[in-house]
Amino acid sequence: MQLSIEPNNGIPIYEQLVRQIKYAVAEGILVPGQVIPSVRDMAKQLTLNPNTVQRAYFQLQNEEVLQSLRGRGVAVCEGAKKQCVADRQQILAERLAAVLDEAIRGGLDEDRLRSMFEKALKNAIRTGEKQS
Amino acid sequence: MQLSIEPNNGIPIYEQLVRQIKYAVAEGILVPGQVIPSVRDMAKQLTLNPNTVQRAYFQLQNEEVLQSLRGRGVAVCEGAKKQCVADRQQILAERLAAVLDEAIRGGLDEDRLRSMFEKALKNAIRTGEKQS
DNA sequence: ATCGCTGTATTATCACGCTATCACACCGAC
DNA sequence: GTCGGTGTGATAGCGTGATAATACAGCGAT
Repeated sequence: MQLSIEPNNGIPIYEQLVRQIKYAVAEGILVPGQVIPSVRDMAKQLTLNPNTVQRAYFQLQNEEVLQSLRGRGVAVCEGAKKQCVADRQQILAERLAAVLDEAIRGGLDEDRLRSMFEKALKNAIRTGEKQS
Repeated sequence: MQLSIEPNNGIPIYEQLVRQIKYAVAEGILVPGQVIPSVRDMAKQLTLNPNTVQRAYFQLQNEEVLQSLRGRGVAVCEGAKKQCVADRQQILAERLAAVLDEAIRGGLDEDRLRSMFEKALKNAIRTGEKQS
């Protein structure tokens, strides 16, 4: 389980954590019942403050993705995978829509956008494969 | 000249202003030499604080997109259009790349992304045409 | 029971984006 | 010169994301 956090990205760190854990559950990298790294471990791995991690875990508990086992750790909820797949789809669709809206309003035409998309997509796939 | 500012977007308001003014110059909506709305007028139009607008104008002066005519207003620099076209391209390409990177790392496959893109693109074009 | 791990809560501090005022300096029109 | 518009600068306050340090409570192994 490897998460990539980028500070000063506009997106709060705890929010990035929430998303990436959801993605991991959606992908099956984290399976229901599995105990994930503790607040302190995760904070140490990512060189974050434990409070920031705790905030992400707390939000994921509210959304019934994680459940806390006091004294033992935090585990993935049973029915979480379906919900996480849906969440991932919605989050990314919204982000994509926001960029395209800005581009269209900024005056870029459809063809130019399509070309940019293909180029960026290939690049993303390439770098994504390098990591794995 | 109609700008759409969205607070709580993650992107600072003054940064949104900078971008949209660049887009307007790139599109030819604002032409070199033209005097744009004053700090106070722009703030009133967008219901922002004059300081926030001034911050955006200040940054655009540093990037040689705007020049201030003290006592008279702020005008678009002569050579600004070419620069703004390039900036627009780069800004949007980066944002697009960021979304696609997150999507690929999150586990979405190429075809699904392409489908999301087409859907979001049509939607953006539709709402974009409604506005104009 | 004790120890070490866990989650949880509290408080303080800092940085930053934004707002709200106010004051000052410059330019053009009258 | 005066007045009204302009850009510019300074100060204070608020909300929030993030850090730091500390304390408390539950669970399991010993």
